[in-house]
Amino acid sequence: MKAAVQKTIDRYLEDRGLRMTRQRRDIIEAVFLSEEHFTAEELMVRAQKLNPRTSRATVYRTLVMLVDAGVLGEVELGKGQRFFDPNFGERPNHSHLICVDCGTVIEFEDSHMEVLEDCLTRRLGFRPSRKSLRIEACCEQVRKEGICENLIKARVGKGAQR
Amino acid sequence: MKAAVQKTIDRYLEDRGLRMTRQRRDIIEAVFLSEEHFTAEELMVRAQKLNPRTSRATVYRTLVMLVDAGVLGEVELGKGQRFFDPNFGERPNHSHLICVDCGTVIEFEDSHMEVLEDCLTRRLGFRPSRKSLRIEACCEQVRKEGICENLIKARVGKGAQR
DNA sequence: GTTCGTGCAAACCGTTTGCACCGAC
DNA sequence: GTCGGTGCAAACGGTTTGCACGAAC
Repeated sequence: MKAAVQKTIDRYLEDRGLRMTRQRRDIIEAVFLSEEHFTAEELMVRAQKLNPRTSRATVYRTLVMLVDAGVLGEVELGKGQRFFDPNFGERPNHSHLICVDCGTVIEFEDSHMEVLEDCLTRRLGFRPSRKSLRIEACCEQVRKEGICENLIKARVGKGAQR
Repeated sequence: MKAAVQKTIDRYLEDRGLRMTRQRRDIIEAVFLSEEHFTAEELMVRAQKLNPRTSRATVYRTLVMLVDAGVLGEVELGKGQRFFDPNFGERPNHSHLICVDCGTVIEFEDSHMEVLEDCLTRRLGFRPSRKSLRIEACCEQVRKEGICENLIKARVGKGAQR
């Protein structure tokens, strides 16, 4: 985990008179173990490897806290599940491109997109805020071959949904 | 309802050997009564005015069908609820701007946005697909006055959530 | 008459919450 | 010792599903 993130969290807790507990430490560690997006359930599994007594409730409560502290992003990927994005703290303006077929998520930053977003938003009488931008698309491989590894994985994993 | 939509639906049913029932007719009528976004629950209320025996299950099943037929759009507005967009059939490329504070949703179309989206998507090796674009922002009124009518309505409606 | 559709209620699934105990400060 | 945190299990809310009955075709 980056030192800046650690510092932000410490500050957040201190400002509010909250405590750094064993469980929070473990869950936070699990959050920043990788740069991948994850669901609450996935985080639970990871956190329970660090501390088997971690409860679902604490995981959810810690996620709310981290999002509120601004070190963790929420991404709407559809399909009824919330995903969390540990790269948010460092690159709060990145966008997501999502394959509608295989679910692959690509993060990208583009200055043109940002400028345009800013213009549009202001033109419509709004102030740009959380800039969570989401494009659904279809990856080349699925397009050409009708299948890709992620799609295979998805099907094996949860029984050919989508 | 536009004739084109009607036609698409008829075609969809016929191609699959499905039937046009009283309930489907009523629910579809309710869907296109206004141009506003709505939730499944809101649609249920409207549909039940047309036919008090309408069941929740049929509403959900009909929604799935209409989205599949391409005459109805799904919008992720966050907050754990799915919204449906009856304007999707006529303007499949419009985007949504959402006020993070009051929940106001503005639909807009912008050719620059589309071009950029197209470029970005291709550059990343994807083929643009459902183009559901979503920007979270904050409306001027909330910005200046800290409140707007929509925010008041939202608070009255469901008890100051958000 | 066959097959698809419907209504009901129960199941589902991700998430939140009330409560009694626990532990950081 | 105090007060915030935790774990558990139950509640929640939106959505889906199994099943027997009903109705298009």
